[in-house]
Amino acid sequence: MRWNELSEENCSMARTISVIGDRWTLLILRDCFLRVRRFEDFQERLGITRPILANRLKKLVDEFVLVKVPYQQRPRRYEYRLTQKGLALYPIVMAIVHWGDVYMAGKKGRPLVHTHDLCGKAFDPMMVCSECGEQLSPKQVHVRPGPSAKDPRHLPLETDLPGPRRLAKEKAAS
Amino acid sequence: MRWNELSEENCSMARTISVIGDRWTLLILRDCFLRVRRFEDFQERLGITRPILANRLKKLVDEFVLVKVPYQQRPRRYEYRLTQKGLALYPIVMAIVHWGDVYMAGKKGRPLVHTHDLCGKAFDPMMVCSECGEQLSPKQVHVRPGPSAKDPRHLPLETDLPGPRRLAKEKAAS
DNA sequence: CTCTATGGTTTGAATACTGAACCTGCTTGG
DNA sequence: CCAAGCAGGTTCAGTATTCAAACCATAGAG
Repeated sequence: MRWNELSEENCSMARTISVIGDRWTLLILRDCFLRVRRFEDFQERLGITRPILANRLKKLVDEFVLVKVPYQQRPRRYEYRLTQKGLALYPIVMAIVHWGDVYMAGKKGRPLVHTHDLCGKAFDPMMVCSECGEQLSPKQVHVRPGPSAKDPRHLPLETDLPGPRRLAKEKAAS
Repeated sequence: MRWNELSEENCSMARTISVIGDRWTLLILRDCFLRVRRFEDFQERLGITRPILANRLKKLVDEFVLVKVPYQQRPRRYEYRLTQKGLALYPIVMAIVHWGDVYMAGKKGRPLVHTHDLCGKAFDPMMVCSECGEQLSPKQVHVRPGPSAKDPRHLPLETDLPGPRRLAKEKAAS
């Protein structure tokens, strides 16, 4: 499967991955949330090569995750800013950072601590159910086909049904 | 920056990306949460080539995200299962799926709907503060160096301070 | 008229991925 | 006994991506 095919899969995860599912893009987004906005700054901070940076920024702009905003005329220069669609990636970024804090930090502890303005405390991000507010765990979530469901292979997060192969085997066995 | 250097950065996001920050790995993880466990099944469902699949599974096992469990002797065959560390990737997976549901779904709506066992309702995942339970937004989160902080370039998610370059400019201007 | 700043593009060499075929260990059927 | 099949890989040649370094374009400053 190639990148362009990925974006056409009827799976939200595959489609998201077609936009942000590459090493450099994720690092660029980290810096965007850090208020980095200019080509030269991304380049220096990330140690990314210039052609790749140009390519990834263009893709993100094409996908409406970033916008190019001119910040001066003559010579015309642009900076890259997160759109609403881009800002909505925040939970993904926070989830990635948090997993790294918990599972990839060295003995000395995490590189940084987050504090929440509303309560003033150091916190961890937590994923909860929008309806009841309880913390989500993979075993307590089931999935059913949505309005555009088609290919049953791509129903992710099914937790109680055996996978397709095991089903077939069990059928054969009985 | 190469993959191996990535994992040595003192940034939780970079370290996480060194483990899961590639297209195929993310798709493999999607299928893991779907209870897919065998080489042949991954290969067929994902349309990934066999050498790459073998390579990615090995990496995930080396990182303790998956374990190889024998499910039969003679011939010895293994399946791949999520470890605790792997299961903890659930919020990342859910955040990615949800963003795709909201921003990448076609006109016909999302491919699937999640229901939560505890409350029985269809829900969306929501990221909240572990301390006060309020929904997190990038503007309300600040960051300070943690126990192992070193390189100020990699403090992500700083929202009120201008980036390093703008700081330098303003200093020069004043 | 040259130097610097910013935001790129071009170019070969190195690296990674793809597709197809092949290998291993074992079971099953004839 | 031999052939075929299954599961889980590995090998190999060709193609696509990425890297590093250099170059280009626009414009202001000295």
